[in-house]
Amino acid sequence: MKKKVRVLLCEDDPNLGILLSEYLNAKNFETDLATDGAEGSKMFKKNSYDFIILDVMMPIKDGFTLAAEIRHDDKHIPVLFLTAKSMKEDTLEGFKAGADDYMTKPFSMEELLVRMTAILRRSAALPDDDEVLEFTIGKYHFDYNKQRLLFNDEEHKLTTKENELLYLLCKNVNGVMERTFALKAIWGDDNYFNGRSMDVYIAKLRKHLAQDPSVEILNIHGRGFKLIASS
Amino acid sequence: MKKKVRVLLCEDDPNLGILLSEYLNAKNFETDLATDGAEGSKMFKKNSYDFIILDVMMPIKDGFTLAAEIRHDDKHIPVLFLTAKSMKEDTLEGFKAGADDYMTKPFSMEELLVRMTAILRRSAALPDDDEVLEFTIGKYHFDYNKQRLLFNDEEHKLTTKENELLYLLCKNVNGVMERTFALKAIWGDDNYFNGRSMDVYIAKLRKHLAQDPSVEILNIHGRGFKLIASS
DNA sequence: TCGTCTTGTTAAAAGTAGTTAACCCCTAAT
DNA sequence: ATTAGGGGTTAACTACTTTTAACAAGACGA
Repeated sequence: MKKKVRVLLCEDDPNLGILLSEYLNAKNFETDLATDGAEGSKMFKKNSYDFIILDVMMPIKDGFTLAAEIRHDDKHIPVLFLTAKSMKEDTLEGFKAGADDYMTKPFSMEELLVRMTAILRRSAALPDDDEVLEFTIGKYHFDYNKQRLLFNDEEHKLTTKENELLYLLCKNVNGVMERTFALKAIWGDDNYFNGRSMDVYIAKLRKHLAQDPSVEILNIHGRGFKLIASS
Repeated sequence: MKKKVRVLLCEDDPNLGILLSEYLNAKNFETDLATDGAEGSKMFKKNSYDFIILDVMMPIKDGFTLAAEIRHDDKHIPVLFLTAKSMKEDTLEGFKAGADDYMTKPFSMEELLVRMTAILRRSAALPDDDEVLEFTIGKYHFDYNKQRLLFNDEEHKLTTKENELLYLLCKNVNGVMERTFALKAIWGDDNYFNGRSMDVYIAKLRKHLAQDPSVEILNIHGRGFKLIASS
């Protein structure tokens, strides 16, 4: 059995605190609950954790201050904030203190879990994060990490959306990239407008790739697109 | 009796897991249920499956990790993810693992079934993505992947439906392409309207192929069509 | 041969994609 | 605070693909 992920949860509302810690424990975490910032600080110093969840507003010591303190001791430990309302200044300030994510109350516990696993997955993948994601597309060279397309010495910078769409196309070279799949993966939701937006990006990519006529993006009517290229 | 499709379902919520597996079994699948990623991994190694359904969030081993593992062993097996809602941000990252589709909870079981049969139908009747599929039809040259027909230097672009229909005809050159088979493979359902639609496409293909009189598409009354051609 | 069912053919209607430009929103510079 | 620019979305119009309809023609069995 894999080692459990140890979580420090600082939440002054006891109902929410207990609910959350029990939920997380059921999901195979090992959760310590602190009910104010000072207690959280003490527990952080005494024990070792893999993940920190902080309520922003807590008696005695607020979440941001505590986060800064924790960051001082550990540069990498994932910190996630719980905020009562979506105050812009709050979140900004929080991210400066070094948060990895934040959630606005009320939220579903399931969503919390999603974000936590996402953050943990990222931090676990961090050591070998310079994973090479480069593709040869006919005479082009596409570097996903650097977000650019090279044709001989000519560099095309890609926008985020272009980059991700081209990435999905490359992953399915000479096969079909499904519309609904790409929409959900990149836009998060498959609806009419996002679909139109994607069509606009397909047009942009076709322009970017126009210099090598052997490279084509074909439409598969009603299903998606197919990148034709020799690699 | 047709052989059942074997499904590996990894879902940590026991209610949903049992519900789904019972539903799928009632729909003529043969479903194994794993309640966490590690168990799923074990079962995948021990048995052989035709379809994988993975919950993204599972204790011990998450769906993405398991999918990557599975892809490593089997490049083609269809993988479908189940995800909790509102995880727009870093889905893409997870899909480096390579999924065929994914569904957001909550979803209807009918919808799941529709998607599964769609994926299975495609992988059964239509060719694999990276396979090179080129045919000689009399004096024509047909490239399925590029969706086009060449007559000397003249290029006819084919639409998706024309392309797939011609592909099925070519696969059965000088033999009968059954109506019902083609309809199920390309349209997904064999009914009156799809049948009429297919007849329209047969007419279009006949026009496309008219330049070489030795090439013909014959109707086999009540059964289907036969492509006559020297290859 | 007649009636019915299937197929051939064309055109209209419905649905999907291509393209360009305007628009909105956020950020960064002034 | 104002403005300029970039990235992304929406809108508007065009073009293409697919489906449906309508009618003609062919095939088959009673």
